[in-house]
Amino acid sequence: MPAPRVTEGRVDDRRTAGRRSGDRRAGQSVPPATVARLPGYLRALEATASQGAVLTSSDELAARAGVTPAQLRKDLSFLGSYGRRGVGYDVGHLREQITVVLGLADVRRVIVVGVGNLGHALANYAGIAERGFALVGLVDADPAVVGSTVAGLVVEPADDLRGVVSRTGATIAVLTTPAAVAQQVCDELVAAGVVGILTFAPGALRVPPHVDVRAVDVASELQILAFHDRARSADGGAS
Amino acid sequence: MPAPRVTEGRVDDRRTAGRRSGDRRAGQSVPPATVARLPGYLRALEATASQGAVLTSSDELAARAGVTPAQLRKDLSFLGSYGRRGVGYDVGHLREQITVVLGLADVRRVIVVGVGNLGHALANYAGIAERGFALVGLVDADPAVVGSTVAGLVVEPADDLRGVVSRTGATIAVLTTPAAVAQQVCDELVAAGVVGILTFAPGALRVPPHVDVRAVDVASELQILAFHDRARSADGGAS
DNA sequence: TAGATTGTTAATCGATTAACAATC
DNA sequence: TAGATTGTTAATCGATTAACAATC
Repeated sequence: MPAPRVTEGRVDDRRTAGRRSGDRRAGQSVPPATVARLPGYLRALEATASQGAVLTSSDELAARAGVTPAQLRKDLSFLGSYGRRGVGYDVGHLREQITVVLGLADVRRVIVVGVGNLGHALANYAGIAERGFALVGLVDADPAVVGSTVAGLVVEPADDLRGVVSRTGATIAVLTTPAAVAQQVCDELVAAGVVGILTFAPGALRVPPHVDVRAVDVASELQILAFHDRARSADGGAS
Repeated sequence: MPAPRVTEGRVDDRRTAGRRSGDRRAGQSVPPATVARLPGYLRALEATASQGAVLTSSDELAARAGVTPAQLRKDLSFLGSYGRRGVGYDVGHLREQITVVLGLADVRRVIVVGVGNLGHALANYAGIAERGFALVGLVDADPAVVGSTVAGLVVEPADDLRGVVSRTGATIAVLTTPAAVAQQVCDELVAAGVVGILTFAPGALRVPPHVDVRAVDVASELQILAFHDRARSADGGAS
């Protein structure tokens, strides 16, 4: 393993000092569009590493991640200078840096609220545990589901949502309840201290500014695909 | 029902003529960011309609959709002039317009490839049928799953993916296979004539320019939430 | 040294916001 | 008419792209 020129943890860039805590500058200065692409870069790095490569280039990594090399370099430049001109990037080192920036150095505790078909599938989704998240609780309102074991956890009643959050220390919640109750459940999650919510319920959620919401809406995605399908078929097979 | 001032189908705006087919201008001129918000507006309109309202305003609609009134009006302006100054928007009329623009006036045929936990949940997802999509096929590579009935359809073998696409006339596919085979399945879908793919498999898919891909990556979403969680906890409870 | 590849700069592009004239 | 609300304009902001100097 080649010694990286830059010692780990060394303060080598004015934007992203090596301090793990107390440093909010990275959080403030990495553009949202860049943050959203970092998980893809991390995945690409893992694929590269699994093939035994120690060095990689912006060309290779960008191809794997499905972006342009220019965009990849620009994105990485917000994190610091972790490559070497004329050489490329150290796979393991860059991987660690992105892991730290994304906040994956510590385990984040996740609960799933709503254990229907989708919640069940997500609770069993291997990607959650594989990527440094700990599934620590399952909650559902249906008495027929409460008490059953899913993904190694006993489903707890929605009544006790607050208790589950505080006992488990969950900071992130996956929301798969019906749309009709999503806002109410969301409010309870926020009151209980959750700061990140991944919702699969259609419709906008209102949250205070310190809470982050990511929404996945399957029906919306299909509708967006329909738009392009229409635009395409509208030319009557021309082209 | 109040007669809308603008007759349906009338060519009343230079950008979006009323022609249903042969008109590619809307597809070319509506910005992607706007297209991505249209499903949310449609949902907001449906909620408004279900409460019996016939008229609405950009203020009300924007609040429901979780955007600013200025953004809503700007977005709608790309579709045409469907409101009335001083009055607001006719709920039913606007709903129809957005439905047409999104290509939901015709039923789009959808297949699900990969009937594991997630594929199973999505096949049973009511939102698909409710929003003008027809689930017309299920495909899986696992012999233990092939032949079983899910959501009223018999799961067909992955060998016959092309046949399923051509027999059903599916133009949109939902992809929930393991990441390792996603690109290969994607290639087959494209070869069979699918033009829209909603993938839940992590990793970038390479497709020709005429094919549209929307990617939902649950692990990435959680990692993005972790970034903000970190940025928040990094200030040591300050603020 | 010569070749390679990063990190950064500047230009372009697209999206958002705010304000207001048009007009119902 | 007076009040209300749209549709549009212009300004701002953020993201992407391309090119290249820095430097390994």
